[in-house]
Amino acid sequence: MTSSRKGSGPSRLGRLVGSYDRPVSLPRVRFAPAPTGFLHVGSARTALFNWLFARRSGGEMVLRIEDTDASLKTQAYVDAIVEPLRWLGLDWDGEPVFQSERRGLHLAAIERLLADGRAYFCDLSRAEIEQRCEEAGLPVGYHGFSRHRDVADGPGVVVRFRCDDDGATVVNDIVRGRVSFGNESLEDFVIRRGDGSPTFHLANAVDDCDMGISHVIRGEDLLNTTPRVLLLWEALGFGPPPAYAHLPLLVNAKRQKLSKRRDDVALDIYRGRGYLPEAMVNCLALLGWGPPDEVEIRPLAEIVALFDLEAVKPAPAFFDPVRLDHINSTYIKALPPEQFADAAVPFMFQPDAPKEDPDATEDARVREVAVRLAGDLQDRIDKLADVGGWVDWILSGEVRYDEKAWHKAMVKGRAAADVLAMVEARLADDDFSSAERLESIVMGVGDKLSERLGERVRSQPPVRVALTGRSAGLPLWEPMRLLGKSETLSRLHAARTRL
RNA sequence: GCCCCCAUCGUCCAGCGGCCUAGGACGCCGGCCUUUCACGCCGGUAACACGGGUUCGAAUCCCGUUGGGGGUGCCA
Repeated sequence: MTSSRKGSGPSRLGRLVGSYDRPVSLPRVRFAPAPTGFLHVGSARTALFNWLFARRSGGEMVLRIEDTDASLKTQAYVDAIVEPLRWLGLDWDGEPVFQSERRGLHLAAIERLLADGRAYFCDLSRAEIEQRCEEAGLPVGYHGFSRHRDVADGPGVVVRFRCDDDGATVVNDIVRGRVSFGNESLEDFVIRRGDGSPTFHLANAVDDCDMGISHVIRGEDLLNTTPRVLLLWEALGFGPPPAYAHLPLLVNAKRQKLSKRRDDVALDIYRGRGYLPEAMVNCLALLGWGPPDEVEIRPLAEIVALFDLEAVKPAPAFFDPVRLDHINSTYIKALPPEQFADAAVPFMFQPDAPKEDPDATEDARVREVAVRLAGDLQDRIDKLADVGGWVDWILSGEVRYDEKAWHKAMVKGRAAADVLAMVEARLADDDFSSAERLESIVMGVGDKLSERLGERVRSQPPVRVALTGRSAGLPLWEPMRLLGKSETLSRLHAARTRL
């Protein structure tokens, strides 16, 4: 790995020196998202790999917001990045850096390229470029039309970088090896927009140099643009460029890049469904990388210790929700009851709509249910949003019968009326202080009736349907205590009258 | 169109020339446990895209084909 650059002095920017003086011996990486209103799972994975690499190597990770496009600049957009990163537990060194605030540096670099003849002005619109292509019989593209037109600077005039027409630009990629681009396929790209703002390629080169970035770890979709940055880097005399590592794309089941339109890409969606951040991180770490010992679900600290950028696989990785469920369920099972309750309570009022600010008494009741049923619930759910479906009958104060379940247990089932009557009578004498005793009372009724009728009578199904409305669910006994004696008896009675 | 990347079970990852009759995990199927549903445990299913080389020997190296994906903006 071409890791430690031998930069001479803290900055190779010369008169563009910024504020990031530091020795370059330890790696320094950056996570550089564009603020788009939410954090994409792919971006989260990129952030994670940068973070893992930095933590593993003892280096630093900085957060740089790529907001050269003025429309991307709002506090809400920044929060939409920072907040999910915090949720995941990914921290960064120093304060976030805003590219928009470093404009002076970028413009100075543009001036220098202009002065050195490495860049020039162009006033051609998209339509004019297309027209010239057509007239010259050239394929669509720019083809350096304004190189010798001596366009003067002015409103709406852009600055383009003059690319070499021959030779090749090579990216030595840590995960892909040597990737070569023929320069003839590179066009003179825009480095300053018509409104005077620098574009991201330019800002990228300048900021990576100025901030002392040693490794650029990002998505494969940016591999094609790397030659541009490398060319700028060289033209600006920045010395040896950072090492690059282009991570495999995250794709959907149809093997397409995850997209906002088709797929659930916002990290917040997963948080809202009750995926634990630790599970999310663990899952993300396994996309494109795997630990050498094949133990996949493990604490972050171990992942940090084992992480190796050079072991990242180049093939695209399917972000599989089923796998996420499995990992999440494993993390949920491992939670101590109290912690499980903390995490689950917000999801118990309404599935898919965690309640922000529950009323205090209701909250205490819900929390008690969560704590006392923790183990049984943890075994049954993949994500916290699923919890409501198991306990709603305890919390809602009413039963909604599933007619199929009713029919099976009450109509087709043997001696349902007798079961309900006997259970109700025997329960009336109990104080509901022991779940085990409740179990033996209910089961005892079944045994008794089996003996009396000379055939197997199951007492649990009618009781379960009477209490929960459904044919399957949690073990009944602790929930019965939670439901309380009077509610239990009244539901049994209600079912009996409905027969 | 042009440029670039990728290619081991359905999926994620192991394999970096002989230890591979290809390993693990998820999923799926079957069994055990269980007077519900689950959890857990045991077992099974299933892959080196194709064709040429190189080599004593290739899933592993090279070339080609096919297939998939990405890029091709005054977005990043």
